[in-house]
Amino acid sequence: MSGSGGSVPKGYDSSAYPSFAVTVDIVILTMWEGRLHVLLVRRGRDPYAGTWALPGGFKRPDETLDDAARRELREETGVIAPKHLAQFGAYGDPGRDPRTNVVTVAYLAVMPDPGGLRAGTDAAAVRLWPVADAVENLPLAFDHHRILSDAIDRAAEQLEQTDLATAFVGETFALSELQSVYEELWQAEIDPANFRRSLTTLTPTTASPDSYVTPTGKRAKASPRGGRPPELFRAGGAWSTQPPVRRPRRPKERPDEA
Amino acid sequence: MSGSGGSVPKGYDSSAYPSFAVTVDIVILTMWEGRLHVLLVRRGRDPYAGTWALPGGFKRPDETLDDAARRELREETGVIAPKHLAQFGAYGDPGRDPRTNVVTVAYLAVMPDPGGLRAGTDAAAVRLWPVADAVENLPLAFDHHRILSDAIDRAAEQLEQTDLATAFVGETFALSELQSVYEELWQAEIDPANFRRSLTTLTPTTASPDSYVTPTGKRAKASPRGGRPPELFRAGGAWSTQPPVRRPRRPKERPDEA
DNA sequence: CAAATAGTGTCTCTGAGACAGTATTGG
DNA sequence: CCAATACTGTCTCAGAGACACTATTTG
Repeated sequence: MSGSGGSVPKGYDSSAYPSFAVTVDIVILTMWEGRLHVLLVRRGRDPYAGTWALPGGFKRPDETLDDAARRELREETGVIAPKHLAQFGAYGDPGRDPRTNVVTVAYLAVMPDPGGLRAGTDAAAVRLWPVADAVENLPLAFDHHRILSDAIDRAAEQLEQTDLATAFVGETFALSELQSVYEELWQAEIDPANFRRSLTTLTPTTASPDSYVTPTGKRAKASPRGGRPPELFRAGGAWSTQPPVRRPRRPKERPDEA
Repeated sequence: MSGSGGSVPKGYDSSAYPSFAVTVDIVILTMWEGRLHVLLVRRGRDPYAGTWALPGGFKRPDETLDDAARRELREETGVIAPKHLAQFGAYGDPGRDPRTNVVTVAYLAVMPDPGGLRAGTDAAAVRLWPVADAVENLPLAFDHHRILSDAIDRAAEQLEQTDLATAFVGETFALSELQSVYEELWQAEIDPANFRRSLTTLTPTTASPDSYVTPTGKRAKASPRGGRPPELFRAGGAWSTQPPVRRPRRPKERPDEA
């Protein structure tokens, strides 16, 4: 405990503490064309200029971490109101940022399929990437690959415990849309009949004055490849007490071929 | 984006970033006399001198957050090897520390009933508090009350998903010890017969080459109030694939009295 | 018409919970 | 003996999964 206290704030006596920059980084997940996507930005300046990265930036002293996440989300991507935004981890390994000591607080954001923003517009500095590609093939700046992986793990967990699934869909939605959220994040197939039942019928254990989904009476248009048009539902209040779908415990058996 | 870059590190061009102190704070949970306890330290200096607080301290630039947590745990409490230590949140509200801008990263640590350390030795600056008391009655420094609450919530969640329960007990343990961990964290009673079955018998879904618990052949001494001496078990390898006990979904019904 | 998707009805069986009853200790 | 704790056996039933079948669209 040596070191003379230099320009430390008043009233603090000994052993100056080291100084860090604090950032927030945001993993924004959404469903696009039935697949899970993550929103990334291309960095315009060093370090890692030209590399894809999670949107984020420096926390300011007069704002909370949550506010910083909301602000950076808006400034860097134009996303105003994600349906879910929650912190899931902090990352502070030495050297994770070549500039200086940076500790980042990572956020998971979820939004429904965005109308304006589109994947594939390569000229833009912001685009959606399929998460499978982003995790397996794409080089990411800093330790953002690890942060992205952690975010996906966390999202998969939270599907079972919260109403997170409903954050991926719009105000009204077909049950098949919701089902694809679970299937993408859990990498598992779900029987549509059983999925429907678990959402539309309340059981003794999931007793609740409210329901998980309520029919709107309207129907979406059928898919271009035919099929019956699906009924549109709205999310109900039962999610807060008891999420309806539990993650399959038994992984799908692959039949042995002789 | 105004502001002249002042004394910023070399190679970084514009808009200096604000500086923070980064700390780690550790919520250490253990079972003591059948009840869940948290280890707190009494602060020796301002701010909050004399107030009970979570152990913790400043992160150094050359160590990871996990290393900082391990170091502070050792320096402040003498705990060398917790059976569980994992980060669960970051807290950075403006003004949470009156000295300066501090962002803290919170850790959950779990250890078996410590031999040396004892609750109730009031003269000491370190003691175990029953979590119920600490959450409801005890004034804590900074925002440590909120951090403690979050830690307990997280621990309760992780019981269902990981092998966290085994971190509360020693190398060998009676099943009733393990059961009390679940009952304390979930605030629910569990039928001992059903609890035993879920740990000692593997089912088709929990298929595993290994078991959850293996008998050691030894027995503990009976309690001072009588009772059959319990068999001692050792934790097996099946926890990593599929934790054995699921949190009750249906809260205990309180029978209506007419 | 066929293909594709939406939606209904029904069977099975795991495993969680309830609970009766036995075993072994201290007092 | 009784109280207390450990342990065994058995019944029931909710609910997850499998799956056959019907309904409504596009092409």
